Amino acid sequence: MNILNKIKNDIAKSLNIALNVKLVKAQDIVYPPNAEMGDLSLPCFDQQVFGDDLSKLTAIVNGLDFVKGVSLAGKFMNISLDKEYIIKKICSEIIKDKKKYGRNKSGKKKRTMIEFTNANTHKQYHVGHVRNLCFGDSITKILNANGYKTFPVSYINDFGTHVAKTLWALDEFYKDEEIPENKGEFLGEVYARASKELEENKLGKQMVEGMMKKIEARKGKEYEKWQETRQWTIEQSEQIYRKMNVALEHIFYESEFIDEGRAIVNKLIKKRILRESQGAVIADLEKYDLGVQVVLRSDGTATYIVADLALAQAKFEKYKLDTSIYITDNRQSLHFKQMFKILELIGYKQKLVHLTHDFVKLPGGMIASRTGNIITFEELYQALFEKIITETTKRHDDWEEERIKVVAHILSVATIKFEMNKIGADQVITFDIKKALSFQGYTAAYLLYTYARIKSIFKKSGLKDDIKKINSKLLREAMEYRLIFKLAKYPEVVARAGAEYKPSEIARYLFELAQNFNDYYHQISVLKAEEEIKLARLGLLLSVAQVLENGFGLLGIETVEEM
RNA sequence: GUCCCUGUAGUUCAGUGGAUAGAACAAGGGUUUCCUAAACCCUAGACAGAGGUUCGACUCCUCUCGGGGACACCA
Repeated sequence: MNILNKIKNDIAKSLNIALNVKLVKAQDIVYPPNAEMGDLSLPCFDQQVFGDDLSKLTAIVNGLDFVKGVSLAGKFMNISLDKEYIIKKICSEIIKDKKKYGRNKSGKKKRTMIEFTNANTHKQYHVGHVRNLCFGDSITKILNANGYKTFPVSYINDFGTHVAKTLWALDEFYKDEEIPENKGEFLGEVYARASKELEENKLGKQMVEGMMKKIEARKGKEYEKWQETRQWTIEQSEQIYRKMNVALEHIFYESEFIDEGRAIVNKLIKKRILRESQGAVIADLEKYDLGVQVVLRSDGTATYIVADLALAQAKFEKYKLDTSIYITDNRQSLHFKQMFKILELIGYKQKLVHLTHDFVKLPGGMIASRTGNIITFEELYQALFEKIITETTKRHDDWEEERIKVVAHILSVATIKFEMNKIGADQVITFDIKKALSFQGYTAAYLLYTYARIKSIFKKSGLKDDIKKINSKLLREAMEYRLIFKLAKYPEVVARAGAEYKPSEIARYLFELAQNFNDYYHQISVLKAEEEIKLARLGLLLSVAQVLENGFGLLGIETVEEM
């Protein structure tokens, strides 16, 4: 049970009883701007509810056993809690719950599928895709921490025109070339070249069209080449997921759903949900202010919504979902509104959510394969990895190469994930690799460094980190209380991050917690304190480390003991 | 033209309708006989504009201006 929540509920409840109303809500209770004012604050401006004389109310709150003092500042009722009580409660809860601290059950095990990292085959996997991957992975973990049964999946478009374009260019320009080791990466380059070459090439476009038809017919050498090259990118994405430590429940492919999709389209035409128009088949959603969605082009080929409908149906049936979440960049907002409307018209009742995030830009402008303004996942990872090797070697010249590499890998992945999730989803990320390589300030390195510091103190203390009990009376420093109060807020941060789908809340909280700790670290000595106090402080450190670790988990970040 | 997102220090970002708008980076100055200086401390600096709702607005509403995106055969 979340202690701060319980306290807020108790305060609200006691006031409601006294006022004989039900108007005071736990959510109304806020945190004062600075610590001298108290721990909690209730604004009492509403005369209808609180009346003019607040002194009776302060007396009531003051009577609660976890309250130490209540004061009025204008119409704000500022409440100071019994510090010893809070310290005892919070630390013992963290030490008892460990990895479970901060989790809640509000999701009621609802079956929730999160679809993300929908990169196409045959294309480059660049930092834009990386944002989607990191965001989706974190959303999955956050929802899981809020009690949802989560199914992270990916849906790959392996069957569009981009494939034919790539195969065309492969044949046209790379016929005699040896294929490099990283075939997936190579294929991405081929696709980039194809888009560029095809801009002005009419004959080429015709050839591509012809190839697409053959692939769709699923026979001939084009189809075989499709199978072969498709596998190249699939292997590459698997490698990326492994490196990034992202686990998916399942990967769906468009080619598996296109036939069923066409069958659904035929049914929907009969049901008049779809209709023919100007030679194409469309969903006319004008009366819902959602415009028109082309479903089958006038040449009979399917747009991507066709397979999407079949996929939605398969998801609902096979996984018995309560909620289906799609994560893409924000350009697709309209498309998903249209698709959700069609699914609703068909009669599906599942909750459908489209989460969007904005783009990743580079300092030189938009990411575009055509202009070569692009950073691929591999380039990003390698740049980080090498820089961290250098930095780590500088600090630990006695470490074995292998040990340095392990740390560099964890830090590289952590940096990527943190950079992608520390900014709100509806902000454009201008990804500056120089800044990402600086490791100062609001960075994953700062957070992991804080964690490593705590671990280092433990190591030097000679104690194992299995402290069972903390003598809370010995934690009397103001900074200690501040740290613990910050720890107490963690569960509500998890809840908010889940309700609002905001990994950035977690990132920010962790940074603030780390700042609080580093401040404490510089002012208060742990190991030099007298024995009893030392033990209590080690217990506090253990709690801080645990919350950091739990929060890292929600961002998909692993820890290092030393760095 | 319609719709969606967005505008906060030099830069990149925070800010469930609450009190004195917070950080980080960059800039300048300081802290290592002291648990890892990938750290800490100090200095300077901002709500695009105008109305409205409210006891109270960076936050909600309207308009103007600026940036990004989507709107029938690209996904």
